[in-house]
Amino acid sequence: MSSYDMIDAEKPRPTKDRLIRSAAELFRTRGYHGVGLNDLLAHAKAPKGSLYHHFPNGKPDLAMAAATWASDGLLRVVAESFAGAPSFSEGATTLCHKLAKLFDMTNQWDGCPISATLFVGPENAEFRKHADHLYAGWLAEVRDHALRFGASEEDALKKSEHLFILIQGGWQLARARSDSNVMRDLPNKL
Amino acid sequence: MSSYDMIDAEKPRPTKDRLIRSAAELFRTRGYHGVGLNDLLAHAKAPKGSLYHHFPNGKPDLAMAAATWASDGLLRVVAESFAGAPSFSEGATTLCHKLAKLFDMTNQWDGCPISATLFVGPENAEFRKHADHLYAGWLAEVRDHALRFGASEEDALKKSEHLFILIQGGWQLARARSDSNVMRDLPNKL
Amino acid sequence: MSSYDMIDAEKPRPTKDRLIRSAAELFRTRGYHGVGLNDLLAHAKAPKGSLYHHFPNGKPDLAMAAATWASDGLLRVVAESFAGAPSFSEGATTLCHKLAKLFDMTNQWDGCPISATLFVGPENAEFRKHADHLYAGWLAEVRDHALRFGASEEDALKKSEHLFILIQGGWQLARARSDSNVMRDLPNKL
Amino acid sequence: MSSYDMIDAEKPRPTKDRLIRSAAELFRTRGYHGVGLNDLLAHAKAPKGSLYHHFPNGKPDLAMAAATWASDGLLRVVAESFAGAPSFSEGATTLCHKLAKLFDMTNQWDGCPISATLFVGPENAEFRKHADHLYAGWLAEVRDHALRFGASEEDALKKSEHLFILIQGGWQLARARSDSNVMRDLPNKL
DNA sequence: AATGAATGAGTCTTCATTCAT
DNA sequence: CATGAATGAAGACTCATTCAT
Repeated sequence: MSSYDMIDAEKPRPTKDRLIRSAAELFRTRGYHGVGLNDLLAHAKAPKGSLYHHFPNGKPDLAMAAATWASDGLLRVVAESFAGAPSFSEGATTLCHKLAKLFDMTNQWDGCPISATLFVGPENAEFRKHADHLYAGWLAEVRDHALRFGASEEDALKKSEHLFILIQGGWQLARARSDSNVMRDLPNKL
Repeated sequence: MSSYDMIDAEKPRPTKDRLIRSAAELFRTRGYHGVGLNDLLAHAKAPKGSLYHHFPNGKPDLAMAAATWASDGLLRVVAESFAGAPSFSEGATTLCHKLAKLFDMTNQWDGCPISATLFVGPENAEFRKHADHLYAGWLAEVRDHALRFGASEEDALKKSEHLFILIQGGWQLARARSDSNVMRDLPNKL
Repeated sequence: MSSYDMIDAEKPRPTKDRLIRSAAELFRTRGYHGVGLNDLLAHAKAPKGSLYHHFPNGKPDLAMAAATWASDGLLRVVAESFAGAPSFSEGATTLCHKLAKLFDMTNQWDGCPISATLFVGPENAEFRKHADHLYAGWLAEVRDHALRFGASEEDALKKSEHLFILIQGGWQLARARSDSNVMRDLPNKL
Repeated sequence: MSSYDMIDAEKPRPTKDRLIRSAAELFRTRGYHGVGLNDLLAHAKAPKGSLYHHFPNGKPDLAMAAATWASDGLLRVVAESFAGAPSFSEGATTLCHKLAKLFDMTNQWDGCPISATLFVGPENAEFRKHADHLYAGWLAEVRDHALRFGASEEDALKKSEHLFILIQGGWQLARARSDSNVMRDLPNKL
């Protein structure tokens, strides 16, 4: 990658970005099929025709990009949580607390941005594959932190899966109850 | 007339029932907004006008009924799992295995019938309330089994929530991987 | 007509009557096509199936009956207005004032019950014929009063038509302005 | 480019215009609720999606536009009638004759395009306001001609209202009788 | 690179009517 | 006589997408 590319890559392409952010937010809230392109375009303040300029394959393309973007954000949260942590379990605790805050900042009802966007979409095999890929990225990130704290390869894997399951399940219960404390209580179950 | 017939004869409205079953199945697979009424009616082999005869408020009404029906089914699975179990943890294990089978019998991709139906629907407050109510029913059922096995009130509550979270999160990971063994492995995490 | 029939005819058949009254009122307000049978039945507090019991030909039948009923009411207003009048023009004045009151009692927006019911209905020839017939009845009634006050046959006819036109046109202007005084001012134009 | 072209070129949107014309014609004949959008679209030879492109608020929007368009046409007829007239009453006579012709050219059954479109529509306050506005425009146009012929302000107003009432009432009687001569006889009543 | 007009298959819902009881 | 369950055609409207510019 040349430095030109880097500069270019840093250059904000606001329309495309706004499209992705809006998509991520709306899909997370109402699901893939629950969001019309009109709503989306209006929310992103993007002109009608521009969607197909940036995403030639339309809505599915945008959904993939939105899920990826949301996943990147989550990976960053994971990284930050474990960054200064003295142990895996304290990193995990920080992560759950950060997610609790996130839960409160959104509508206390939004779903996991990946599953809401990709699980109920057109029963496209690509959607499933991509969701699996993104989840795998999350699991790998967490596993790496466990390894870093001295866990065995097998144990690290288990720990990452366990945390994944608790967070996904906890989020679901938090939604049903509109109560972010469910998230804060998760570390006790590890 | 046998007592079985009597029970069955109470309300044999097959059209309404077919509607509910089809709705539960399709919503679980593709989400509330992912299912068109045309698909639904065709799947249930019900004539177009029937829906609004049985569910005057249309799709939302039907979704509520479908979620309730699905929830009832799940409660039955819970009851069966704990029925002959010698301990809470063995009942929980049986439940996870039964759910793994269920996962394989469906598309290995379907979501939780309650959240898929009610969480991404029209951001109706009633939907949220009903989802909460159904989940509370599940939690209460499991808590009662824990109490039956001698757990304290507080402990029983915790156990039911823990199991709920594991099952919901595990199901999510199972979907992503199309692998029901995730469900079978859950009891180890209790 | 036997006395038995008379007794029988006086016996209130409430469902059918309520149906007719509701139809007259709703059609007058929203027009033939603007009123659904569901609204109608609900307004008349009549059970679903009873419409076709009393009016085998359904909505058109009911519309005809409603227009006739409304017309009968108007004829009665005409008769009352001219009953004690010392001259044709004073009778006409009373009539206009009575209609102004009627206008205020309804929504200040309702149309002529006959035209609202029959003019925009299905382009049924019968509807047109019936409307013509009802209007002819009104004109004849007014003409008779003119004759009674000594007008020539030709003059009486003209007077009735003139009054008809003023009332119909005045009503229209009154609707546009939501102002019943338009009606009260009509006699000055005779 | 001639000035004519310029005027025409300002907004040559033929689809939108066809939609408006068809709407005006069909609403006039069968009333707002009597016209389905399918009929309308077919009559205008416009594709289904076009309507909501040109009239984002759908049928009510289109009805407003159609009533305005029809009203503009009627104002033109008024202007033409009074244009070369030597007196108000001769202008009025010409107008009545022109309307009689119009009556014969349409179905001898059509209603006033404004009231048929706006009076029985959804009991929207906007509809009422717009109808009032359009009628006020007609009355003002006629009043101006009366003023031009030397009538006092008050007299001109009265004359315009009187003519309005006769035309509206006369049209109604003409419809009932399918006889345009009612219109031709109106000037005698001024 | 970017856009808004245009499109027809699709959405959910209501309609007037029939029918068995 | 009276009724409410049942029905499919039609209702208004939105959808994701294409296209010419």
